[in-house]
Amino acid sequence: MSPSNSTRWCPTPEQLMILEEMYKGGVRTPNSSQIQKITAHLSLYGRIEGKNVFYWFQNHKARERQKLRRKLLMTKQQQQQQLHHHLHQNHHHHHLPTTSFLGCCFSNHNSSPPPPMHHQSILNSADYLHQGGAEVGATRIKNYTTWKVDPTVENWMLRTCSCDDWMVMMKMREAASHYHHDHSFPCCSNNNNNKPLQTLQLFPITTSTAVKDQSTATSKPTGHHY
Amino acid sequence: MSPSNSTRWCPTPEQLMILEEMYKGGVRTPNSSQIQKITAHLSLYGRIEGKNVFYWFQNHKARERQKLRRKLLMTKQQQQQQLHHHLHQNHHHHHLPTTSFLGCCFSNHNSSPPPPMHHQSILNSADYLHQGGAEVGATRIKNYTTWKVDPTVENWMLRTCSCDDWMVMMKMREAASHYHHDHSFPCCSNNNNNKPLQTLQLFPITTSTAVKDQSTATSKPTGHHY
DNA sequence: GCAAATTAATGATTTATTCAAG
DNA sequence: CTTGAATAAATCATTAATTTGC
Repeated sequence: MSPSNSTRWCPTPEQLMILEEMYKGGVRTPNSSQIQKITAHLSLYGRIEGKNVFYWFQNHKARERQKLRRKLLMTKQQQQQQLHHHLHQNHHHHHLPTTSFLGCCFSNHNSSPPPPMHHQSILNSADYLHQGGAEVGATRIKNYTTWKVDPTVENWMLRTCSCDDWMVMMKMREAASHYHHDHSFPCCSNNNNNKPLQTLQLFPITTSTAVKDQSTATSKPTGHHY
Repeated sequence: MSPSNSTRWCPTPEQLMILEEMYKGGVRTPNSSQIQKITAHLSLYGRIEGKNVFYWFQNHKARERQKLRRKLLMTKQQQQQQLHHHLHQNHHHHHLPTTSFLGCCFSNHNSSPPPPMHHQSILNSADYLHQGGAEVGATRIKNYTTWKVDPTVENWMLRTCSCDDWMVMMKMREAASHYHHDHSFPCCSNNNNNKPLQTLQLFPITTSTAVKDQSTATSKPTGHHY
């Protein structure tokens, strides 16, 4: 599978190494600026996009936390087992290895040891992994440019939105899939100002989104079953 | 509260009405193209951005689901209570209002009745609410009110701006504010020419990262119900 | 009537869970 | 099995409703 054909990012070893170093160094939830820089840097080693970086940290953080929890749980069970065994066999009570178990849990974080915490709080709080303190406050997104309104869209919406809901939606779905290249709304043809409509792409457009009947066809093969 | 001072979007009644109509009509997870159009339309009635639309559907969907679950739970409890009462009082067996309970649950969806399902599956599956947009929204970088691209950013953009790059996510937080103070990635500093800022390219078409044609991804339902 | 105080809604983020590609 | 990608759930934070005391 050539990387260019690949549907998803395949981190190169260099990229991975750098990312892991960053993680070890404390990076957890890079902001956009950081993501930009990271992406730029990593792209020296192979194709990569901002979202890959974003996802990587998201996933890595979550999975480290998960591993940690499992380890803690296991250790707890071991402790209980030991305790059980201890009581059953009438062995002498010996000190349970609370420190070593901590050490084991944080073996991945050798370069940035966590702040001292009680075991309990570590178990219940994933927070020590979270370095968001620095960006806690005052991170507000505002004042973006306004989008120019495509009059054709306006007409379309005006027309369809006043109708009966269900009908509207059928139309909308139908429309959405075609709208891009489409001319399915003759009412839209009165758009004759040639001002280039500059709509920024906020959301990714997959060329094949094939917005089929959305009630029946989830765009993901399986949808989620709860 | 002047909207311009407001830190968060305050939907106007018109905007809200339209959004709710769409929801009633079946829109759940609009894709990027849909969001763009919705946003464009709604911006006729007040300031609004794509992310607002995205968030609105996200939240609304979740909270409707929540309400639904609560109602179902309540009804279940009622049923059990009734059953209990019934058994205790030796009343005649009467038909439990399974249909009315369904009707109650979907009273909000009067114009778009859900597809026929068994009660059980409704209870266990939020899926009928889920129409499976596979796309995630993104926000834009702060402070580029004219949408001129900072050269350094531009560099990044040019390299990485494939179709879903904007997935750099709603995470886009205090991007620009810290940007100029950070030099941790010297690879980014090579662009210090004062070339006039260029406008971002809209709707970049790339095939490399295009989501694989969903119609070909025919993996059948996994049957993983939980 | 009218603000201060409290509560309810809801916009925005973060975290957990899930799916499926490789 | 690992992990990129995506969605849903949980949570945080701000705004609107509303209550309350005067």
